[in-house]
Amino acid sequence: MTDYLNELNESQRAAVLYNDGPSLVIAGAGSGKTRVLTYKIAYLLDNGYEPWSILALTFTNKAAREMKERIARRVGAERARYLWMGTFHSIFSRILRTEAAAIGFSANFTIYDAADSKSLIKAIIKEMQLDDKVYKPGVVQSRISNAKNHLMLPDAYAASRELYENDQAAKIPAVRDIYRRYWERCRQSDAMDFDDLLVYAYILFQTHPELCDKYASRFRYVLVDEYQDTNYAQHCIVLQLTEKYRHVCVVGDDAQSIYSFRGANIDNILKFTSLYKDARLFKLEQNYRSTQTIVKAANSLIEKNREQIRKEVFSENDKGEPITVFNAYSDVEEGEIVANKIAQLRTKKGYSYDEFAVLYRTNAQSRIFEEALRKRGVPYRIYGGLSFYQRKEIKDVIAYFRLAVNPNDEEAFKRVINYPARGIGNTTLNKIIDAANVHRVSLWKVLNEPLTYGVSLTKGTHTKLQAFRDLIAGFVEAVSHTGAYELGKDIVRQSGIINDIYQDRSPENLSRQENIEELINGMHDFCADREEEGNTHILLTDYLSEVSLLTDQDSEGADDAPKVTLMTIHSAKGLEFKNVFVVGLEENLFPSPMAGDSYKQLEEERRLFYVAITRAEEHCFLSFAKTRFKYGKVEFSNPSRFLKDIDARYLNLPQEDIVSRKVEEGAKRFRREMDSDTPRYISGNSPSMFDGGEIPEEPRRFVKPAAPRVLRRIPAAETSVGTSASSPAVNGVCAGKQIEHERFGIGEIIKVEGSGDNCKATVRFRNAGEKQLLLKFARFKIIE
DNA sequence: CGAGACCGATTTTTT
DNA sequence: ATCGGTCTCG
Repeated sequence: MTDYLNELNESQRAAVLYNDGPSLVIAGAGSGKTRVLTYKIAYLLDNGYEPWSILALTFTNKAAREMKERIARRVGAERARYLWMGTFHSIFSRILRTEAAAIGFSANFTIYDAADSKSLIKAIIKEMQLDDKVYKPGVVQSRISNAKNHLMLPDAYAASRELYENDQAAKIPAVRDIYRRYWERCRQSDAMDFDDLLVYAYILFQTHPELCDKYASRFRYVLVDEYQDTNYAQHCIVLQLTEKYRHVCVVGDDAQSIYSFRGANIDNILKFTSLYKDARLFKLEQNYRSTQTIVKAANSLIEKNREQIRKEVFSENDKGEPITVFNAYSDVEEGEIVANKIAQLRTKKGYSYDEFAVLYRTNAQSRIFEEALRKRGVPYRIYGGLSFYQRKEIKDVIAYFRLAVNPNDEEAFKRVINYPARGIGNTTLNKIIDAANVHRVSLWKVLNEPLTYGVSLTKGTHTKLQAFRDLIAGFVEAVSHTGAYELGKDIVRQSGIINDIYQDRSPENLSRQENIEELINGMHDFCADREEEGNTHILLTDYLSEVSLLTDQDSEGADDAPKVTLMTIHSAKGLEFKNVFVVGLEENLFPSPMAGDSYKQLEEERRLFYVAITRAEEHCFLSFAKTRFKYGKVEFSNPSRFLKDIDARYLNLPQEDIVSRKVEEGAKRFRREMDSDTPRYISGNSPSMFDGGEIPEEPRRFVKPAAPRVLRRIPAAETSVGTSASSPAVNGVCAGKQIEHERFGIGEIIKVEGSGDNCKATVRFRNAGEKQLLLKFARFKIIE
């Protein structure tokens, strides 16, 4: 039963076995942190804990999913399925929906993303007749966000002398008023932003001790991963849930704290043991991931930071090769060097493409590498950047969905009231907004009874508004009984979006259309997944509540062909690759100029660099370019100060004479490029997602960012939903059979239970773990 | 009210 | 360079 404990080293095992009280696990890079967490949960399950009594909070949805799969492999899918595992945001949004009434929200509240929140703040600044050059929406937003991360509500903000003086010094004393209005407006809209999900969770537990107790006793054990990246609010919530029963385990590495810009507070982890006096501390210091050279180089770098918990990360792996530093003349050359090196390592050492990653500080850097790799014919995959859900056409469609579920949603309302154009302009919209503000109600309420709220309209405008109202009212009515997928299709059609996009057949519109189709297909999958698991009646509400917290990292394809990974260092956290290229090591880029001279922020940049290097298992390469295209101009730059922070013993530095020769060569080439009539990346022969152009021959998969794709596209509706009789799969299903599922791939049936429509099969898939499928809905074929 | 032209600011990382 | 916002004219 507990043989798996032998797969752990001594400190890992100690961390897994200690469960009598609070514990803190400091896990150095590559020290098997995830392993400890999964084994610990498996151990708890084996020792009397029911799955639904364990809460595990992770940093990303993806991390949660993967951990769940790993646990499922040990304890079986049925049990793993009931674990509470997810990000703070997704877990507490779920709880908040259940308990919404207690804090004056409806269960269907909208979640505003960063763009919604910024746009609302901007609108408020305007309404208050403040100058948005002085009150920059982004700045105001981050002040508000900061306040929320510290659980400072509008009253507390207004009462805080320190904050007020701070705002005054920045010449923006009205922030507290904006904050108050913003707070109210979100409530009127039945909406929460990302930070609110935490704030309201805290408020809920604070103001309703009985509910706090309900969840504190339900979650008999709470585990938190990546604790170094939690903020004060998250920390307080963990405290609320665990201070009574004290079964809590937090895991993290202070050296990898890289999200302070988002309010993460490294003190949470540094001070954990003083908060929980009886907490046991475990340190995992043996790195199993990287070569000794890489570990030592990373250590020599992080030593330059002052604030940290002392630890001795070491490796018993091979010594490995020194870290090679490349010096490129231009950003383009940097791309070529990297692409060449990848191609070369692959042929000479037999690596596969998915054993390479290119990591950069900013998303903007990705284009160069895309081009270089494409030119070499190296397949790659970009993560991050514009996400699928941030695309205009997708946001438009989602805005309709949001209105259908919650018509009080102000941001969605403003977005679509005149899209597609229906002759309702700003004048009218402003009248509605003014009236709504005066009466402190939502825009939707005003729209329903304009006269009651004193909005005078011409006959024509009135008619148009009515039509819009009726359209939305129809969707609202349908929400409770029409399935998400069906309704989604209806909305796209009836709202006129499809027509609008059909109007002209420009390449941009074509791709928009594809994206919308993709979204609808994604909804189909969403519904199908749940139906296969035995849930029927999947409503738009269910879909939306999940989608608003998704990032496209979560919807990556079960795609197949090995590819080089391109991503920011931030999104590489928690991942590992045989070969890692950390690029753009230049002043004014990495460390980011935004860090300025602040030593705290510089330390965070250094930790970021540390994270980057420690992703590498076998080879790590660093590179910088002397010139770089920025804001449409060429800029000169110097190597990053961080290069000097690594002990030179572990580096393979570029030879100076080679450097100068390269500079000469590069300079010539560079001039040629600039003079030539065939611009390279200047006028966008780059088929990047930014110019949206049609690229005839290139496969589109290089162009499009991750979409919530389907492995095999379902022709449309009819395929599977509710066709139990005709499902070819039902006959001949029994344990031991191999099947091929449309999306999960190949797997073996472990057992079959139930009969008729309720007949379920448990299947262990090669790549997707164990799943339970409701045969009525499952789409697979038997392959012996 | 809507379409088109012009101007200006913007680029760190993301749940 | 690109996006978004604002202003103007029809």
